[in-house]
Amino acid sequence: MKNFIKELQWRGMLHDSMPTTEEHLMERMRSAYVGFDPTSDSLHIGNLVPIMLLAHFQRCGHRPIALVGGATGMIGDPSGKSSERNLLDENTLRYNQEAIKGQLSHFLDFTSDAANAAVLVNNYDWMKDFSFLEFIRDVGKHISVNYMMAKDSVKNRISSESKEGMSFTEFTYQLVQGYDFLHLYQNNNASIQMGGSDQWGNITTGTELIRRVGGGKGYAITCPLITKSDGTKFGKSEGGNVWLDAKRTSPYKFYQYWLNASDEDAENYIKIFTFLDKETIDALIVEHKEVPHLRLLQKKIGEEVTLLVHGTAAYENAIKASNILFGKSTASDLKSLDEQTFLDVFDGVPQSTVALSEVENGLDMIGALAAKTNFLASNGEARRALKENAISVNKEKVKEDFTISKEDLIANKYVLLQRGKKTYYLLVVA
RNA sequence: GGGGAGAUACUCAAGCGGCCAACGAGGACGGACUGUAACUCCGUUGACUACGUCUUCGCAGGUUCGAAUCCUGCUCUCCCCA
Repeated sequence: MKNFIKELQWRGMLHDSMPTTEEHLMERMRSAYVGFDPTSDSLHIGNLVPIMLLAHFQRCGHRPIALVGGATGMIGDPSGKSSERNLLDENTLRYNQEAIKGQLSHFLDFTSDAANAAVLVNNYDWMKDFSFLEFIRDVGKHISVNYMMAKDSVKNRISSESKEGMSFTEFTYQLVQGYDFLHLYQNNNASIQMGGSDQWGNITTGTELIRRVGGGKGYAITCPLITKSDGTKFGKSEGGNVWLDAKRTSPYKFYQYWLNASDEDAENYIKIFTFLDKETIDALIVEHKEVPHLRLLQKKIGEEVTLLVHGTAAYENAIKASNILFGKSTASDLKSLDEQTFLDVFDGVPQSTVALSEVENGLDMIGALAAKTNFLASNGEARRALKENAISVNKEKVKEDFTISKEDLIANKYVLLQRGKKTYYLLVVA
């Protein structure tokens, strides 16, 4: 049995654990669970840390349980600043659950006959028929309000500095989540709950419940919340969340997110988000420090994570796209692409359609940038950008007097407009 | 309920009768540099049929040759005292 706690420690993924957790794990195969919020049909990279917790757990020979919070997701955890969440109808919930399971299966083995095959459960299944009276009688009486009020998540919301109050529903949250632990302890043999360090309070309510109801012992392991060296929130890009679903965040953008990590962050990320062993990682870090401009760490993280989440083909396309967008590509490189690859590369780039006749007559730059499209907000801005030498057509800088003609079409129907280095816009000619 | 202060562009914040499309800072965007980075430097940041014209300074009126600036009313915000 591989030492799970030690594994988390060197990876910087251990924030806190209850005493004797390590001994408990070394004894024999154990089951641990992590909760996921099913309010969307895709996980995002913020969920990646708990996923990796489970994945390492399984690789250490234990059995991971992924808990879909169908019931808890309806309530909203007060420890986040999020307000109350909307109720999901059951169809959506089931659909999301399957989608999440699909994504988790890239990391966890759900299908093998091994004793430690991963399991997916949904707390909606055992909460939906639990009546309010039964719940307050069988669960609520074991936990005192004093105990619940002492949690930071609650204290913060009740304190006078807090602008918002806290509804009874949200107050109940920790008890519902705590009951999950009790339920899994009794029915799925789960003795450990893992989660982000912000979950510590909720997890201990669960262990407390286990102790008081049947004298059992539950364990808790939390991981640190991922931070970024520049202080911005991990997992957000300009476009919002970075999702695991290729339809929401293209594999190219996904790869780019990792590639753009700072050196400092990359050293942490590679330990957290890849399965590479310590020797490999240490060697990479040393190598990276010698030639930082090559960004070996960022590339390796991007490779590992993208392969895991999106597969080989998507990874290779992401590399190809990156080279075209950031390498020294020229108009002829662009024109050599077949249409499908071109579209993959520029997937998600905003676009609009212009008539073929416009191009045949020669489309002036003001028209292409603003008047006929909405790439830039106004003609004035277009003029300004041109004056600033910021505009490229098919990767080549152009001046205000440039006109787009038929020769500039890629695959006979696209023109690539670009402002600065990173802002692209696709003109589709039809 | 009484008294006071204020509302200016993405944000903060000057301006207090013509020299105001409105100082300055931050942010954002662009250029040079670079590692698709950080730092630094430079530029842009209301619109347009663009050396000119038009629309902006909480909202609606008014005074004036002329108002972001003065007056009246309204809406909202903050502070102090009950």
